[in-house]
Amino acid sequence: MGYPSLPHDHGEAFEKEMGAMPPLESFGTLASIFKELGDESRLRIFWLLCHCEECVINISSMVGMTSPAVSHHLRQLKSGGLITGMRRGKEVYYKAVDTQKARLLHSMIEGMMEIECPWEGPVR
Amino acid sequence: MGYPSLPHDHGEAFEKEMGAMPPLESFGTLASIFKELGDESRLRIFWLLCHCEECVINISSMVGMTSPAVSHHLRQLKSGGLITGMRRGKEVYYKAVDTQKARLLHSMIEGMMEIECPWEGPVR
DNA sequence: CTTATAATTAAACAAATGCTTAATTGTTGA
DNA sequence: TCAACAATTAAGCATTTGTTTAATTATAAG
Repeated sequence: MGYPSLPHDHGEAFEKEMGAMPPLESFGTLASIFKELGDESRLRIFWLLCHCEECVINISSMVGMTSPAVSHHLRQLKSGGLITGMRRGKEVYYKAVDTQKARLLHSMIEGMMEIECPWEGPVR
Repeated sequence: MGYPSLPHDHGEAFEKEMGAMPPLESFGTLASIFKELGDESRLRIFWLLCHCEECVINISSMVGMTSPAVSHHLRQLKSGGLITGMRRGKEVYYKAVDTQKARLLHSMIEGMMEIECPWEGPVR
């Protein structure tokens, strides 16, 4: 009771089946987090910055992109709260932040790599 | 040796810092997985189908979208290997598949909800 | 102050994405 | 076989997105 009835009743109570649905807002928040990593270039950059701290030019070199393009992605990752940048001299060094969110995403990436990407890792 | 040298040498050896980078292909694979969940509507639908099995009309009703729109997302989630659909009579019932990949994504969603979405859950 | 290098910002554009409406296919029951 | 309902597909469109090139800002060194 209190629940909107569905067009079709297949016998199962809505709330019993799945509990309450999180609010729309939560899905929006989460989707935008996944969207951050839903781009190959940005995912590589984030992965990179989980493993080292580097300046824009070196990042550009590592991922084979122009620095404006990299800068663009860095800004998104930064505003998404996944990385930070600090200027030292002429260069700005970026690295992943150390938060629950960033750690969870990183471990998620590594875990999914193991499951979905048949790659043996660096030569031993 | 054997490594492309970076434009700037900041003293740290490339390989020591971060190990070998997974191949580009792996990042592409992973990015497309994250892209699946990088849309609010699709994320809701996937979450829903992790918690119950439903026909298209009911899904449409639950997420407040037209059935063509839902069908569109269902096809993507299906081709992404996250859900399956089976026809029973006039209806096609969809639910999340039971694979490592889908389970990891689901637990990731729930974990991230806890961290990032200040919501107390269903009334007890 | 001037020059060189690093990084960001802006403008422009092609490509991809998600939704709408309309048409089509599939299934059931009269 | 026909009518009703469920689902998918197709076409069209507006929006978003990622990249490029060019211009601008920031810092260090001569």
